[in-house]
Amino acid sequence: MNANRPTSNRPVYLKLRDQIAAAIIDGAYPEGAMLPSVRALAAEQGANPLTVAKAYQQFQNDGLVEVQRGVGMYVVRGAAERLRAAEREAFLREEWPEIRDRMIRLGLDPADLAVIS
Amino acid sequence: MNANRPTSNRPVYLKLRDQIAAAIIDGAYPEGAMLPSVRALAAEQGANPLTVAKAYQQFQNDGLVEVQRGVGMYVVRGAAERLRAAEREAFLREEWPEIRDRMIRLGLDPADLAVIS
DNA sequence: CGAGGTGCATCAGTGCCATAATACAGCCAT
DNA sequence: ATGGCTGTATTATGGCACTGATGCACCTCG
Repeated sequence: MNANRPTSNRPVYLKLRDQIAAAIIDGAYPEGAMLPSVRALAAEQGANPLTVAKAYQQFQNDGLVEVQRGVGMYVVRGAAERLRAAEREAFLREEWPEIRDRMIRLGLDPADLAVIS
Repeated sequence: MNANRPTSNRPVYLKLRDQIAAAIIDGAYPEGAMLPSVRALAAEQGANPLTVAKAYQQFQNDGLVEVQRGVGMYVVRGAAERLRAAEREAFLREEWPEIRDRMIRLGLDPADLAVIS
């Protein structure tokens, strides 16, 4: 009873992007480390190499990842914090207001749910 | 620096659906009242009548709205509360966990943001 | 009955997404 | 140098969601 917010039915390249961003922020891909190759990640995720490349694309555009052609892509120094800051800012500006309004309408209080595991 | 969560670039019929749901929950479309006709709402919103119809569709499927063919669509008794309950349940089950994880990752605390206007 | 209002079905067009098959360009260890 | 790994460009294709135009079936009111 609710055809919903694109949570799971989101384009693959965006899901990959989020997943990679999380890995960078959490340090799963440490700064200076090499990211999985497009082919490797594609195989692991059951996706197409080009789709993975598309996911990686934005990170290079944003200068969070450095490409050494013929070698691989590396996480830039300070990428984690820079990425977190950018995502936080975007979240607060674009997502949170709507989420909060929605919760209020549904009779929910963010403070109460904070403790829920 | 962030090709983002579909907040504004969401399909029109979904945006309309949310907007209508909000109106029902808030009582802007009281129970027993007739909803704006697909053509009227389409004109008002600058959308196509079929897009509006698609937005209305789910509400009839869910039995929240009753169709009197040739006459109009009416808000069923108890629709507001039923809708709110369903949306709340869906939100808590499908959306909140991800949102919460995301906030934690970004170093945000829901309790703190509850007070932000 | 007829006019004007409903919702709804059908068909078509458009654009994004994902995949695929190659081919190319660069680097490195052997 | 060569084989094997990197990322990238190109082109084509299928699928699917979204939107749109038209016409029809139904109801109410005068």
